[in-house]
Amino acid sequence: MEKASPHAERKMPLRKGAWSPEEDQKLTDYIKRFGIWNWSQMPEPAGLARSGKSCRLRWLNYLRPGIKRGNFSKEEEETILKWHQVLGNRWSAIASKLAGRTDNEIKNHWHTRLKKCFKNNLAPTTVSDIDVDQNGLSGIDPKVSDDHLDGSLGIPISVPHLFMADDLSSSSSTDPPHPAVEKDGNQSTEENFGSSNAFEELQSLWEQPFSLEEYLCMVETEPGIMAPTSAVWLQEPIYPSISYDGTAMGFGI
DNA sequence: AACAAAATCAACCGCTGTGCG
DNA sequence: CCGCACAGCGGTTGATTTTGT
Repeated sequence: MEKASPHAERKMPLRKGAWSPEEDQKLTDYIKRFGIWNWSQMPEPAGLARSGKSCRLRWLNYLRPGIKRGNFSKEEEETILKWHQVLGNRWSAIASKLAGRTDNEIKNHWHTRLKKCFKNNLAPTTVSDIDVDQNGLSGIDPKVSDDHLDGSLGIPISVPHLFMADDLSSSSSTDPPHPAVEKDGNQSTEENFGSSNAFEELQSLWEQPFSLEEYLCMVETEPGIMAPTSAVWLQEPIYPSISYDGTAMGFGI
């Protein structure tokens, strides 16, 4: 429940629905000029009759530099599938593995794919021709697999690939750099874990390809190993912190 | 060509986590 | 410690577009 703030009191009723090009321009211009300082207070000086939430969503999902539009590539779909096996419906975490893709976009893509799967009673491989092992997920903890899944989506995960640093920049070289990468090119794979020891331990365990089932079993029986779904593991910047002059966003102004 | 159904996607809603006074 | 304000996330909705009949 969004709490009412003093700043939320407006003379104009808040606009809802689709954004007009003019609104997009206003928001973009404002952020370019002043940066992001407070979503709930920005709309008014920006000349927008929108809630801060709406502005934030619009910026993060569509106006932010580096957003990639259009169809998902096979590689992107593979990445989503793999990470979804590990992270479940943590769309923002999955999005952080795909340069230029937003959590909303990935979420939508996933759900539309699932609809097809349910309808046809097929694995999602019919949508994109990913080679999927049909044996993988039976008996998996529904908390970790997706509760929407029918269990047909068994993917043998070659985990070392999952944690390759280039997962952050797996898109084609012509794509604009992902903000997170652009801001912190040194962001290492290890930063995905609470400690480098944990990372090394996992990496050594994951040198061999294995199934998600095996992974889940391992996490359950090895208390020393941090499950990737833990809060600390997920602590990585998805979006850059944006300076007041917008330079961190690559505006170059 | 017209209509219906299905698919897609942008946006909203409500909740949780976090920081700060 | 508590309450408030805000950011962020995931689920859901609804409008639009595409596809099928």
